[in-house]
Amino acid sequence: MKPEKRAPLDRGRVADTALRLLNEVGLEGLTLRAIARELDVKAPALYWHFKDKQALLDEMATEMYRRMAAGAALDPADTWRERLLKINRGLRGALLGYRDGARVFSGSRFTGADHGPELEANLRLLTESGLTLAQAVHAGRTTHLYTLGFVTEEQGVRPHPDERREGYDVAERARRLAGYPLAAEAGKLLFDDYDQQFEEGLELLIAGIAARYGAG
Amino acid sequence: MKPEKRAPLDRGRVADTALRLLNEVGLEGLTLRAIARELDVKAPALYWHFKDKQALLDEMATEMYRRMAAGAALDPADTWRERLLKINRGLRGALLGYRDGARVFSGSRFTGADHGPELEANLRLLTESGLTLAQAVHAGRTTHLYTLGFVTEEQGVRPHPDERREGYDVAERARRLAGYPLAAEAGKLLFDDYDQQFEEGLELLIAGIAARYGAG
DNA sequence: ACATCTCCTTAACAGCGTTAAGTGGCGTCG
DNA sequence: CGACGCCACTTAACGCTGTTAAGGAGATGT
Repeated sequence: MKPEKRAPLDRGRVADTALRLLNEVGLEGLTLRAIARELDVKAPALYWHFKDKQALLDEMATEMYRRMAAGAALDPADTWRERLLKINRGLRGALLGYRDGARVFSGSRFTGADHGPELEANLRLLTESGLTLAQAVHAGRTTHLYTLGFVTEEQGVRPHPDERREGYDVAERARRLAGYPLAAEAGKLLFDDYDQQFEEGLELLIAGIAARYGAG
Repeated sequence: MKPEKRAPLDRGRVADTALRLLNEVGLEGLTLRAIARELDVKAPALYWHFKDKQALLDEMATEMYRRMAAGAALDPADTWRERLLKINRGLRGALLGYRDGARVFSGSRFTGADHGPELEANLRLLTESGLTLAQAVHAGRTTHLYTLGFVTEEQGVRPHPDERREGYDVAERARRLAGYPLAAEAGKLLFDDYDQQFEEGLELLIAGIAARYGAG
């Protein structure tokens, strides 16, 4: 009967476990007690590694970013269009990989400088394509915020594959907007094929960058 | 010594009071007990008017929308560019008018069909400018989600005029990103002049709509 | 007059993030 | 060897949260 002692925790193990649990219970179910239970520990133990829950969420967001960056093949020969597409498709994919991923991500701040290298590489590629640094920042920032807004909305309606938030299906919306024919018709377009709608928005942004900043 | 009886509550009074209180205490301080206290009532009384807190937040978001729509002059002679600019500037202004406005707004769903008329008018104007309905929906949706993403970020860094979130000023960011010159330089551009940055993003989107959908 | 409906109160519940204090095991030092 | 001290955690508790159950006062209807 050995008690089989656990190895001590560290920030990484906690964040990993919390991310796994996030997908099972969602953000509102992600309590410190639940995370601790998963780690075979009591809740206050987490305060040894994180000063409060937000610090843990920050670490989770940072880890989400690290995994996203690790999975992205950054071809230095990309055109700026391809790079912006890859960045934002990758970001959306990463956020969709976690329940409430967008809410966790945009409510948090990175804990380290892990994003430095990729940010630098992206800015370099954009500026070498003929954009000024300010233009590159605007382009990156605008697409980034669009993507965050998009996925936030997407996950609000559909927190995870399967399961829809109650009281917001197309039929009910159509009933409430009867009398507004264009609005009602628009509803059909609004709740299907998120992939293609996301792409369309990205294309709009990229067309705008090309037009306004005169980049090839 | 008259007890000076209160008039009975209704959903509107509750939502109005909650919105006023939101600006004083922020979303995390907006508890049912605090709202009830403001209304000279006990917390469970609110459950007579709303089935749960989310229903109250939904009503608040709807009221935010109503006030925004009421303050917007919708000139039928607008070009589609002007209209999209007005809509999204108005939305941003409305969200910035409340502490955590963007989080409340994008976490909620409208309770009625108040948005019907304006949505219909906007879609009509866009389609009469030569866009297909699908294009109009894409244009409106993309700008809308950009604006929500932008203000969410903006209010995350600066929840209200004054008061910044701790641990994220430009100096600390620059220190962490030393060694990444473009990224460090970009930081200066990232945290100042939100108004102008918002405008720039909007212009990118509008340029993209013009270019991709070939509208005048 | 009694019953009904409306709107609110009191009391309580489980669960939350968080803090304070204590405790067992380990490494180091006298 | 024994004592000290640090690490990583536990136990206990606090004030707070959203929410439910039960009841009660006051107007309204018959």
